[in-house]
Amino acid sequence: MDIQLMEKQLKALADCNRLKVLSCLKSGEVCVCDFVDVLGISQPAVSQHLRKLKEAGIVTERKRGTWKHYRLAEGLTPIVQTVIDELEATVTCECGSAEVSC
Amino acid sequence: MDIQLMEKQLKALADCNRLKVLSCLKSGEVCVCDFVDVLGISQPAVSQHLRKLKEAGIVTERKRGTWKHYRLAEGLTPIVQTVIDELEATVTCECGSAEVSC
DNA sequence: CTTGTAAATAATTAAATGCTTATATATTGA
DNA sequence: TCAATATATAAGCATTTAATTATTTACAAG
Repeated sequence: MDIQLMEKQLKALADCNRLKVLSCLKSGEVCVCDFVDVLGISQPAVSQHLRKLKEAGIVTERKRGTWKHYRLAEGLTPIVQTVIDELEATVTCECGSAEVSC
Repeated sequence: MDIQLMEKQLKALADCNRLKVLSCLKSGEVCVCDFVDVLGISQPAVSQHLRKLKEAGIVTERKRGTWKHYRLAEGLTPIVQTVIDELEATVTCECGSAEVSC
């Protein structure tokens, strides 16, 4: 595996908020606006995190009217897949009572 | 797996020079001074990279006279182990002709 | 004890990162 | 067409990171 790509993916993974994003995505597609509530950061911040994940080939987007849904990409690399496997689904995504303890 | 530890390990992994270090360590123990040559950075910079890897539980050290040898830690987490498995041994460590193309 | 060598630590600096607010783009619906 | 909503982009700022040089610590040999 190319060391450059590896570094890029690892940098994309090495952030608590982005790990929470991936944790949410384990259960399926999630809308951008939902992440704003779960992570407790601004909408632009969420957007930037998602872009970083997208550029690393970890997530893909699907436009659905005004909304945009993100999901895990197909054919993830072993490294990314392992990280996702290790992530617990502790951060529930569609409610405000999520235990966001990062 | 704890998301905090996961983030810490991923941050430790998400650097090209540290990935090269791990690539070297695949073949066994390596002395600090060898890394200086391979990576082409200063000795203190190497020392700081190794400390970061050590604090993340990825490497251990062994004092051998004036020298210090580093090796991969025992019982690596699945994430770290996967990264190491994916690393090719392209960076040979004990010579100056290594293809360090990062 | 003194000298030389290996490694770690300290201090500094430049670049990268992650957040914010403000603005732009795009789509929906009256 | 116009207003409202969802998302992305731009600009600015504080923090973190990774490098450097200088210094300190630890050990080995004379």
